[in-house]
Amino acid sequence: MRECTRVHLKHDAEREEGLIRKKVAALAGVSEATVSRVLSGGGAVKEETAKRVIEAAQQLNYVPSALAQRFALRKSGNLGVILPMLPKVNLFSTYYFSEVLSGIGMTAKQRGYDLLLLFREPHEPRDYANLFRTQKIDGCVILGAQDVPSERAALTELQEGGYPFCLVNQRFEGEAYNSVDADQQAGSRDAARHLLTQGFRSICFLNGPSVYSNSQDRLQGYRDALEEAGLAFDPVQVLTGNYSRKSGYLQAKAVAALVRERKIDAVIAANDRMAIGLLQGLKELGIRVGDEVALIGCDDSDLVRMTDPPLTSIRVPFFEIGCEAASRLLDLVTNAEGSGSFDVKLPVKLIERASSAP
Amino acid sequence: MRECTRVHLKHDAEREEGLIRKKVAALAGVSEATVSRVLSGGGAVKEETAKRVIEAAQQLNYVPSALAQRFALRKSGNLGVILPMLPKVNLFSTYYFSEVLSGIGMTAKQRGYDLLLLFREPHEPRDYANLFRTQKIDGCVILGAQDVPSERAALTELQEGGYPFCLVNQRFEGEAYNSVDADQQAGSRDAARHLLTQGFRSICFLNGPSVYSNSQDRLQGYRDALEEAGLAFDPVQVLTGNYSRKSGYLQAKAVAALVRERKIDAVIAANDRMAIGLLQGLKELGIRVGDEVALIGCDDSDLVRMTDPPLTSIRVPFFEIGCEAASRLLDLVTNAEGSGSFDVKLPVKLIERASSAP
DNA sequence: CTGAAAGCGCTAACAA
DNA sequence: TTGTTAGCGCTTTCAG
Repeated sequence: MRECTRVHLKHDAEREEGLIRKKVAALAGVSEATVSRVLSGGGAVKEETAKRVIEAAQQLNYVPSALAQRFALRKSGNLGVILPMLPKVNLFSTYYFSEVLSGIGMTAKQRGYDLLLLFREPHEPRDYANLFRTQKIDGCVILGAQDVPSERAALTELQEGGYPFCLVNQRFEGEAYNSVDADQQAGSRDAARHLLTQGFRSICFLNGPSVYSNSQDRLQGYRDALEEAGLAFDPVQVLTGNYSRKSGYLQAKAVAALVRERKIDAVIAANDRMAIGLLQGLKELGIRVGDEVALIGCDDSDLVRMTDPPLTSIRVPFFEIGCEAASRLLDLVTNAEGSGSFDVKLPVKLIERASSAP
Repeated sequence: MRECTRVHLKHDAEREEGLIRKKVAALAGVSEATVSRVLSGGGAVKEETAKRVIEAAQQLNYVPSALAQRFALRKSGNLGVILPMLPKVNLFSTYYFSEVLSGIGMTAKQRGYDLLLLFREPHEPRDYANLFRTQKIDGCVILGAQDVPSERAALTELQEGGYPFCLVNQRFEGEAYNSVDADQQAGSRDAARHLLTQGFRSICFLNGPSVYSNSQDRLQGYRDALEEAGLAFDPVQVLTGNYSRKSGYLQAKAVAALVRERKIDAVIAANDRMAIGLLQGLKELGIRVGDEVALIGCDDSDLVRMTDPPLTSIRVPFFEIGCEAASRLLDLVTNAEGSGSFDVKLPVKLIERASSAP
């Protein structure tokens, strides 16, 4: 036994787990059950005893295996977050995901849950229910869901299995799924109202794909504002991109033409990335945003402070959305009192900058 | 027993796990052990038998519990990713994290590991080793590590415990930790060389905090290039920010002064965000970037295509860094042949744009 | 090739 | 308040 002990540390650690627990019990002069009671704060234990156990554990550097605990409790202790693989196809902004994810992560952590990140490849089958069956997660929040048949099928399976989940930023017509969202409709309505107040009369709307319900919501808000103002809705004024900067850039020609023909004097884009692409395109075509044409983005991401002119945008509380989604979902998972199905809409706020000045 | 069955689904599912396994065994006419052998691809089983088991499982919609499997195998099956809480203090770019994380996620997935996201609050104690002791993870990659005592202590503990981990984008002087990084030194050296080639003679370097080793590396690359060109290193030409846009913005006054005094004719910033802040600040002070002064950023994030003028920047293969880190780490975790400690440096590439035109 | 049985580390009755 | 004991669902010897 004079060999190097250092190299063996890992190996020892592996088999020690079972033994070290016994040692702790012995050192504290109690049974293993009591060790468990103390360390997981369960049953009633004499304070005196508890102290001895804690000291023994500390001394032997023992921590219970979360894996074994969770197995015994038949709970994974994990909150799953399903999200599309980001890179390359960068339609969603990293800003959006970072914020929502941080909110979820912070909340989960506060409530003692771990975060399991589940990337979904674009054309992979969406087998969400299996994540529950295999006991990898106790609940999940789904980001970037789309209204397509395979998604609906996967969600139906979750719902029928009674597996707790929460949609973020997406709604499915005809289904009452738990969800947390920003009030996108109010957002673009406010944006349009703001433009009308500033004296603009013909507003173009650059929307995203309709598989995302929020695209539809934003369009509706825009139409609401027009209607309020007694203005006719003109389909010619609605363009569509795919939420990428490039898709905004590509619409610049069409927008420029409308501007030159005096058909429009302002544009609302369904997200900042498209707004920025459009801004660049228009600049190249010699059209001055904030002067010849007003422009409003959506998300109020960090990007909008970096453009010239800075973009008016609709601030969406992504971090808070993440917090809310995780919080409600965990209420459900833990069966907290007052928990139940939910459909939260968080308010948005128009942040005015130079791009929409009169 | 005529009550609604729907409500009971979840509850049933909970207690069914143990039973359904038996049913599968019965239906296939084998023992539970054989079910296990088939479904986890372990021992040798007659093809005929295997088929029956698989069919039975399918029919009864049975999937083994990953939780129980992992418990039995004493492996969590999780790859941990430790990263600082992003929002609010947005020093790191979301771009960086998204890319690296995606690379890690994709690789982990391919190799059958799940991703456990571990947010570290700014001033929380860094107890990385406990993540292993509690069997939450089998290995971990650490993003945004800093060279401060508490971090060094936490890493030392990992190393001595024989717990597999990998640093990304950070190196600790005097320690041979596993790490994957970009060749930042070559990057800023190339940037400086490029500027010198273009005819610029006095280059200012806007660096980040030195708790990040890559700040030091970048500075060194810059100095190397100056030395090569027989130019003296002048400390006055080195400014420091904290990698945020704002910190770049705040240096604009100092830079403008240097430009006006003809002390410098070009700037290299240690990341894009600071470069963009600086660009905005200089613009406000009436200094034209790409004309009166050249500017180069670092990261080649999606931001640099959105500025005017577009920024020359150093492209860093973040996604690949994530892949490489996860891959090497998992080799270690699974004891793959040829695995061992590593210190990978991935090449970077200067992408020229208008901001550094002669 | 397959079955029986022990055990992974922890929790939770049930007794004492 | 504590100890004893029986599982949790799966893997893995060891026989057959």
